[in-house]
This record gives sequence, C-alpha cells and structure tokens, in this order.
Amino acid sequence: MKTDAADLLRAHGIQPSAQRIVIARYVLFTDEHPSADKVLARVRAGFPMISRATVYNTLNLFVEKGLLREQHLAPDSIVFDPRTDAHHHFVDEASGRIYDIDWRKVRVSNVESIDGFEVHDYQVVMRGRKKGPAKR
Amino acid sequence: MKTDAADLLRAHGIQPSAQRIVIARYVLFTDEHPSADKVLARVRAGFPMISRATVYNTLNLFVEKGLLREQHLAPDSIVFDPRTDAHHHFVDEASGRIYDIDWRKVRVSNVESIDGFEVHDYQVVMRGRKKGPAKR
DNA sequence: CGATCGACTTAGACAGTGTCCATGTATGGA
DNA sequence: TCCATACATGGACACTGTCTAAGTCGATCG
Repeated sequence: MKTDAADLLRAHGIQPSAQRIVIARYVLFTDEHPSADKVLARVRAGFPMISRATVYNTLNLFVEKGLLREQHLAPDSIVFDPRTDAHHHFVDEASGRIYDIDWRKVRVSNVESIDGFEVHDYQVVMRGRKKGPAKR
Repeated sequence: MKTDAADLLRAHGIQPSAQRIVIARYVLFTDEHPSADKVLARVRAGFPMISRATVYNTLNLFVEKGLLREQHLAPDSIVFDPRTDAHHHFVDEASGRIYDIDWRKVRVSNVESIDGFEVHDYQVVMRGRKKGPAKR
C-alpha cells in the first residue's frame, strides 16, 4: 500500500517523501471531498508533526501534477477531488456534503457552441436533498 | 433613481436606509458578479463612512429577501448575482471574470431523474477562455 | 416639544483559511 | 563522507466573514 502511493507519486513526477505519502494515501483514495483543513486534521491523526504549510504545498502540488482537482462548490474553502475524469457534482443542502454524479447520468447539449466563449471544461452542479440513508 | 431603489427594497420587505440604498444601487444593477469586498470598495467610493459589517449584513439581507443570489464558483470569496432567474455561468480562466449564460443556450436532460437525489436547483458551470474583445 | 423605543450602523475584536518566508532537516549523488 | 538541493517546519501575515457592544438615527407617544 505504501509502495502503491509512492509509485503513483513517482509516476506523476513527484518525489515521494514520508509526508507526501501520508497525504496521498488519504486524499487520493477518498470520496469525502475534503477541504484542506480536513486533510490536515486527518493526516495529523497518524502523523502529528506535520505542518499546515506542508499540507497546503502538497495539495497544490498534486493539483498541479494532475492527481487532484480543486472544486469551488460551497462556501468556505476549496475542496479536493481525486477523480480527475469528467463528472458532475451534487451538493446536499442540508449537510453540505458533496456527491459525485456519473458523467453519463446527465446529458448536456450545445455547450461547445456558445458564441464568444471557448469552453475547455464544464460540469453540472446540482443542489437539493439526498434521499434515503444519509450514508453514501 | 434613488426612489427606484427605495421602492424596490420596500417591495421586498426591506426598510430602506441611506446605506442600503447605496449598496442596492450598485449591486442590484451590475453584471460584474462582485465579491463582498468589491462591493465594499465600490460603495465606499461614494460613501466613505460605511462599515464592512453593514455591507455584509446588507448583502445577506438581500439574499434572504430574494434580491440576490450567492454563487460559489471561484476561489476566494462568495460572489453576488442580481439575476435571480435560472441561468448558467462561464468562468474565464485567464481573468477569473464570470459571465452569465442564458438558460436556453444550453440544454440539460435527465437531471430530475437521478436515483437517490432530489434536485431543487442546478446550473451548468463552464470554464474556458472568452474569445474576442475583453470587454463584455 | 422632549423622552423613549426600536431599528440600523459602526468600529473593532475574533476565528478560519490560505500564502509566504526564513530557518532547519533530510536526501541523494559524486 | 561531504555537499548541494529539495523538502518540511512554524510563525507571521493578509484576507474573508461573523459577532458584539456601543453609538446614532428617526419615529412615535405622552
């Protein structure tokens, strides 16, 4: 497991280090859409000495190298998403929790042909209430 | 003009005051999608004594009364949008500027029928480059 | 008129988020 | 083993948004 994370970092041109591996092992395999401070709290549970600056630097590095994407969906803080393939997002209005929605579940047409805009990327952002069990 | 803003506030159950009118006259008639601090800066240009708390209070009040909507599209700060009808947004990657996209320009299907989610509201968020003149 | 009451505004304190810097430590290469 | 470089650290800083206590304003009532 540890090796997996190290290899994954190397494969993206990132020099592994103890701190980076610990961060990677959480943030690259979660669907919680954590904020930076949540990542910090989680990682500190098993690695108490790590500093805030390191977490922020590492997250930004991962974004730069394509391992993570930033999402700006909710008030207060950026959230990180290890799914770098295209998908949509649903924000639960009650809990603030964010859910990934499969790309094929929603169809969007005419995006490419909007006058005066060159669209590189798009997604549908939905807000509402999650039905059924609160757990994912 | 001053009366227009005052009437508009009253029509939404808001007691007009000098500060609220000054804020309303800017934020309800702009398409700049300003952040709270941008509103503060603009308003202070013509009303130097106004405090930050008043601007924040007033913006939140306008949102509560349905005159504005908050958008969480970009890093750093919430942005306010006087268009309360449904529409989409385009974020220019170079400038960070936000543009409104007419609801009918893009078609989205199947949103209502996603298993386990009750969608109250949705929009398409696009990112890319604005073509042509930088001015709107 | 003057007193009073409630609503609004104000300045400053506060907490949270994210960046920057100088210093210290680890690591890998010769 | 030594050195150069990259990395991590913690503290300072700036910014955003909220809260509180005190002050101001205007309207109403006696």
